[in-house]
Amino acid sequence: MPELPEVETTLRGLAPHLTGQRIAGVAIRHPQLRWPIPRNLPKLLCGQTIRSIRRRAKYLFIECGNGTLILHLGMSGSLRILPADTLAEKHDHFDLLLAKGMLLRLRDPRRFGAVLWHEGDPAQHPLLARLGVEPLEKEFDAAYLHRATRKRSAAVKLVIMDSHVVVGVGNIYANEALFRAGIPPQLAANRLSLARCAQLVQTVRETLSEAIQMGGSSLRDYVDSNGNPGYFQQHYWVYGRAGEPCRVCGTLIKQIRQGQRSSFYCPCCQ
DNA sequence: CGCCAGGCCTGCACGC
DNA sequence: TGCGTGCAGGCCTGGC
Repeated sequence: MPELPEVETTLRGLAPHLTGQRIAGVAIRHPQLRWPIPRNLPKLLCGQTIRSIRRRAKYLFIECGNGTLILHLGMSGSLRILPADTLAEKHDHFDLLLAKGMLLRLRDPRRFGAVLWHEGDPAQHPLLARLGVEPLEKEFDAAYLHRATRKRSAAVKLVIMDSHVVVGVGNIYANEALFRAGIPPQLAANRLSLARCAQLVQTVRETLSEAIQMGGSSLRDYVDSNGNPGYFQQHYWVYGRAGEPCRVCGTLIKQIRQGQRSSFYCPCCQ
C-alpha cells in the first residue's frame, strides 16, 4: 500500500538501524517478486558494510561499497527491523541479516515489490533512469508542470500519476491534491493554465508533506511492530468517499474510472 | 464465487 | 515512416 509518504517514513525509520552496519547474511525465501531476486545476492552482500540508505521515487537504495540494493515495496510491501531470531511468516520473502543480531525483513503478500542489485549509480538503473522529478524538490514547480503538460491531452489525474512526469503521486494523493486544487480529474492536462499548475504543484506538495508528518508520528509502529501505515488513519476529502457529502459544500462525491483505477471528486468544488 | 484494491512496467494501437 | 501518446494487460493476494 505504500505511497511516497510511507516509503519516506520507512526510510527515516530504517536509517539509524542500517547505516554503518555490516551485513552478515541474506535469506531469500520467495524470489518471485515483480522481478526475480538475484540469486547471487548472498555472495555480493555478505561482509559488506551499509554506507547509507536513500530514496528515489518509491525506490529505496541501500548503498554498499560494491553496489546498491534497490528495494521497492509495490502495493503491499513493508520493511521491519527485528531480532535476528524472529521466525519468518508466510509472506516474509527476504531478509538482510545484520552483524549486531538484528535483521531487516521484507514482507510483501502481493509480491508486486522488488529487490534489485545495481553496480554504479542506482539512479541510472534502467528502471529508474527516466523517472520524472521528485514532488518535494524545487524542480517540481509551476513552470515545470506547465511545460510537461502542454502536449498531454490525457486527463490531468493520469498525467500527475505518470512517473515520467513527477514521481510518487499515487492514487490516493492524486485524488486529494486535485480536490484541494479545485481541479476536476478529467480535465485535459494541456488545458491547465500556469496559475492552475501552480495551485496543483502546491497541493501535491502539501498533501504529501502532511502525510509524511502523520507517518512520522506512527513511525515506530510502522518499523518495529505491526503498525498501520500513517495514511490509513487520515481523513480524506474525497478518496474512498463516493456517495458521501463533500466536506466543503455537501454535494455528493462522485466516483469515476480513469486508467483502470478509481477517481473521486466533488462535482461542485472541482 | 467474482470483484476490487494497489504500483508500474510492457506491449499494442493509434494519430500526426 | 517513426515517434509520441494513450490505453489495456499482467503480476498477486486478501477482503468483501
